[in-house]
Amino acid sequence: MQYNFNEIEAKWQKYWAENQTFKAENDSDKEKFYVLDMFPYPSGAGLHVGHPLGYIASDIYARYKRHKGFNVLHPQGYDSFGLPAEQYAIQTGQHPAVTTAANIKTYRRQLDQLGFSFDWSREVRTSSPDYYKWTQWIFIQIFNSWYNKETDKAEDIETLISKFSSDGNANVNAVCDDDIVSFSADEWNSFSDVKKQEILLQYRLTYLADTEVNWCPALGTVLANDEIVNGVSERGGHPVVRKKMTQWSMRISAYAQRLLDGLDKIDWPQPLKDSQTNWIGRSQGASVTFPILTFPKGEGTAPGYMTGGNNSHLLLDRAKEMRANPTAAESVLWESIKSKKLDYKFRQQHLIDDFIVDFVCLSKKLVIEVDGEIHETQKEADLKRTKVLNGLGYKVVRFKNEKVIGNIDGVLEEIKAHLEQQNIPPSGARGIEVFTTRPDTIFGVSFMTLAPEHELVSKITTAEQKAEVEAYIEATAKRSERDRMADVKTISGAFTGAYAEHPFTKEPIPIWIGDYVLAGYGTGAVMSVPCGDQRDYDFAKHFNIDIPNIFEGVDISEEAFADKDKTVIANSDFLNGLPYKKAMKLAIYELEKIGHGEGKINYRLRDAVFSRQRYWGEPFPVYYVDGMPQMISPEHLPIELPEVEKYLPTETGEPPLGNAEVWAWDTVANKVVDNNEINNATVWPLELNTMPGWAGSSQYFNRYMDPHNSEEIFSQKAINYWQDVDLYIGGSEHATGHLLYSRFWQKFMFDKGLVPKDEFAKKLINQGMITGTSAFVYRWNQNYIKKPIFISQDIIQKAINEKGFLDDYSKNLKQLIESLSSKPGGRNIVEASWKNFSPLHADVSLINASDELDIEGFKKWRDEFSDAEFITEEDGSFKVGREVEKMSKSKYNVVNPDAICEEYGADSLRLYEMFLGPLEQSKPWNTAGITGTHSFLKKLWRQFHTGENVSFLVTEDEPSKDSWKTLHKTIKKVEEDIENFSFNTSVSTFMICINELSSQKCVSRQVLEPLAILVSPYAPHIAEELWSKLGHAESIATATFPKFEEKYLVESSKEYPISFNGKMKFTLELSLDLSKDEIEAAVMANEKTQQQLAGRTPKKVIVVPGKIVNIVG
RNA sequence: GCCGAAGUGGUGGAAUUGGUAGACACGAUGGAUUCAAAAUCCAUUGCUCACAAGGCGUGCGGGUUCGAUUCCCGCCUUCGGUACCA
Repeated sequence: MQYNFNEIEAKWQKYWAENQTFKAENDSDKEKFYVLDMFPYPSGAGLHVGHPLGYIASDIYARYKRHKGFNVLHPQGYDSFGLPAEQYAIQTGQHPAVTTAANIKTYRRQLDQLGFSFDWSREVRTSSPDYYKWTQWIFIQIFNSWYNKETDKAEDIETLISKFSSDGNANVNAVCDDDIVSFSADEWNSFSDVKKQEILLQYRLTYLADTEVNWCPALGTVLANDEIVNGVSERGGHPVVRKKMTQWSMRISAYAQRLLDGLDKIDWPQPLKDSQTNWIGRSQGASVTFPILTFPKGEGTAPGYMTGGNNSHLLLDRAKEMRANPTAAESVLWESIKSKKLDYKFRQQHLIDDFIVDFVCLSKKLVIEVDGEIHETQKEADLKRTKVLNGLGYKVVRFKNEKVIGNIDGVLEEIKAHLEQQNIPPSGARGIEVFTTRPDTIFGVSFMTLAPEHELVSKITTAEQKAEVEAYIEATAKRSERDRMADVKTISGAFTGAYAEHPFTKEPIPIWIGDYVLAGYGTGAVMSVPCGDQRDYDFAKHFNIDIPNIFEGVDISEEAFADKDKTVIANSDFLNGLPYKKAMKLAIYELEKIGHGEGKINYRLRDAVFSRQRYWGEPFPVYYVDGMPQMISPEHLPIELPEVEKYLPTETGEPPLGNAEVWAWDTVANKVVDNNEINNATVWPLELNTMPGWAGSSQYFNRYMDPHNSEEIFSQKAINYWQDVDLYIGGSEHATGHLLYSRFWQKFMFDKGLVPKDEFAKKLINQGMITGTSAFVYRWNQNYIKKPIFISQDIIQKAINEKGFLDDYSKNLKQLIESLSSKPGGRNIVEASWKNFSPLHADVSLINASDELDIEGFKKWRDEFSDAEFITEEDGSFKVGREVEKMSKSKYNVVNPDAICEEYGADSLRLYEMFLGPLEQSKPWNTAGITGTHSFLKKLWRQFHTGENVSFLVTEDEPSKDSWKTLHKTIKKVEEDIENFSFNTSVSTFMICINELSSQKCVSRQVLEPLAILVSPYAPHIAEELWSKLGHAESIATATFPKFEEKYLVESSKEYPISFNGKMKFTLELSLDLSKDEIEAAVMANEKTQQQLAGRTPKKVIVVPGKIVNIVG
């Protein structure tokens, strides 16, 4: 009987599907094991041989675990929202759902044909409403949560609201926005509903914020950094501008430390952990405030007391006028405040931003307004004004004229109370806040550098420096991030003309701007210590800024000194003589004492923008009432993606959902209704953005546990049984995207008590990439024969190697050239050099295992070469050149698994993909090698078919000692290999095993039956077929994995390698019972030893029993 | 620049704790079988040398060791990631 793989594979794939062989039960006494693949995006191109690599590995592991008696969960699904489908929809008008469904069909067929043991009954698709219902649900949970630093976890927003209404926000320790204004319980309770919502949004774990995006007006869309080349869009080359946009953000920064800590308890590849660690970017240091000494416009040089906005010069005269003509009430209050009854300095009719406030205590950021009769119109203006002032960090208190005049003492008492409540660092006035990891070098600061985009720049720049600074800002804005990154050597910057004050020495420090400081990191400003930081050093050298040396015994005339370990501080007042760590601690202590700074841990990790201006993504369950976002109640989910005419942004620049006509929320009927019904009373507009690609993939692994549950995202019973993923396999390109966001969501779910584990995957493996082996044919660059000439690569190579002439290496070519009447260029033209050839990609399907081209096939494939001349080798073959490149359509090196399954079968392909090399490494694909694993399977088949006319034959005879040994050696190795994910070596082991069994002519059931189980995870179809031929009615899937027994491997003797000075010369078989001395004696007595020694006496003989003998001397 | 991974025959790769370098497979060469081809089987196959003996060999240069692909120091190359990160 022949090994008819096509028939066998189809038969068992059908059997598995019909019998639901791999369906996992949520109810089982067996121990659970969860093996997961990163689910694919179903692209239109289908699978190529690189895609299934990880799936094959995980499938082997899943099948192995079933043999080991585990209840295995091994699901698969589709990450089916995404850009390619949307772009295709824009081009063709086809609904993304339609093309996605078609692509999924292809994927499913291709996956099925590879014989994976997926439990398809649990399939999920992120674009299906049944699924994204729960993505929307999680979003609502996140919205309704805040991060309490006290308990170090996410809590329901209700607990925050109750804190606010009982104590205000002064004692709330939360992860929140930077510009929080403090309020009391009373104030909270008196706030309007909108105001409350506004404040809560500053605390929620997902919130609306204005985020800068790369906006391309021509395309009407937001672009990712890598879609921009040289400041214009990659597609079409349109200009791109930075634009603020209101978008949803996820407060992942709240979890920065826990995401970092969690890495210690998961078994993930170190490089992946490293990149997450770098991404989170924790650095420990101090935040330091440098007061600004001088402002360009204003009253003299009072340090930092000028709080006016950019229109100050216009308003100052008005302020002076008002000061000169106070109202009666203002007069009374001013006299009392001036007489210092309050211990705090107040200013009168003072400029803050573009407002003139009646009184202000700058150090406490308290504004006091004295009002007369208030008109309604004034009320609204005042509200606005208060909002702006609050935004700047001021608290505004209002008193009526009558009250001030009638009860000045009461008013003063109230003001006093407010002053005490205000918790502002004493420096109060504006300063530049910097973050530094080297507070120990604070006495080495000789200038400060702000990012050109820093908001203070326009405010502090002096008139003289204005032109220069503006020119510099404009120049840097033009440079793309890539330009700035690539060009590290050019040092540029500009002096603002302003000075800051050193917190300890009180010396003035010049403030510069420079593009080596990034607006997005830390505070966008640095204290520059040129002696200790190379970039600061280079900057200082370039602009001739002082470089004070604050290190003991270090020469800084050539470069900065950044070695923390060898640091001893000098010229630094109280830090003198201290090493780095001690100086750092003391510096922070002193800074805190004078209120100029504090120890701080800074993270690079930014909150994640969660809005996309796209169509093909999850809609938000959000509508807007008076501009404030409202969640739709979970029982009305899912909010399904609406139909649109076009998938492009609207003419007004709104996201594609702006084209939807039925996209409003009716709060009475609780359904999506026509936009015409919007009445801003019961029907409101819905959110137009959709969620990003990572939304659907951040919890899918948990949904697989209970995928059809329509009541809950998953039942507690299911999650408590499956717990977490035991083995997760996928590409390393997801290191900082999917894998970081998923961990964040999992920790959130953990905080909410929804999942039992705060890390979702115990072990993770990155499979390597499979690269393509491109094939090249070489066209001869000549123009005196009127048709293209291709020359076999071996001829060219040989001629070049021997520095000869081409026609000497091919009779055909010689004839061809001689047939020409004239030979312009003479002999030169046939001189061999690669320069004379153009390599052209040939489709790899036209190449055989010996790198020979199917010439006729090539002519058919490339019409324009149908009359081309092919100069072949003597034997008529035409050799191509080969090179490893990325697998890509344009390089014609993509290999489709369909054709391979057809020709060699899925089992051969599975084995071959594993055989290529270690799972984690990237490796080139070369179809030629598959004949190796294919002929192994044929040999395996033959081992079971040694009867008459190659019929099935297995006997009940006792196997030979050698066969037992072969079997158990294989069991041991295969088991170890699978546990270590070293699948390539176990394929070799199978080959060795079958080579041995065939020479032993072993046909014994006691050996062949366990062998079938061993092979089954790798080549499941052939294993099932052999298993059934062995007489089993049940699938092999859950057959018990054979048990390794040491006794079959016990040896009595060993072939010792005998080395002389470490070099092996010959081997000698000796009994393993011999002692060290006996071995030495036996070796020394051997004639070959004496021959090697040639009379010399060895200095030393090393004997390692069971291993080696080494003779020295 | 920094971080990470990797350099072994013509090719993919093996060598699990420092102990016989090149398992297994592809390719190549020669042979058997066949009318022929496919398929299958056998032999050879790191380099060097006419053969043998020998010598050289795991990116390069050192070191530790009886013994190094494996450990240490210094470099080079390729690939992947990235952030001028204060």
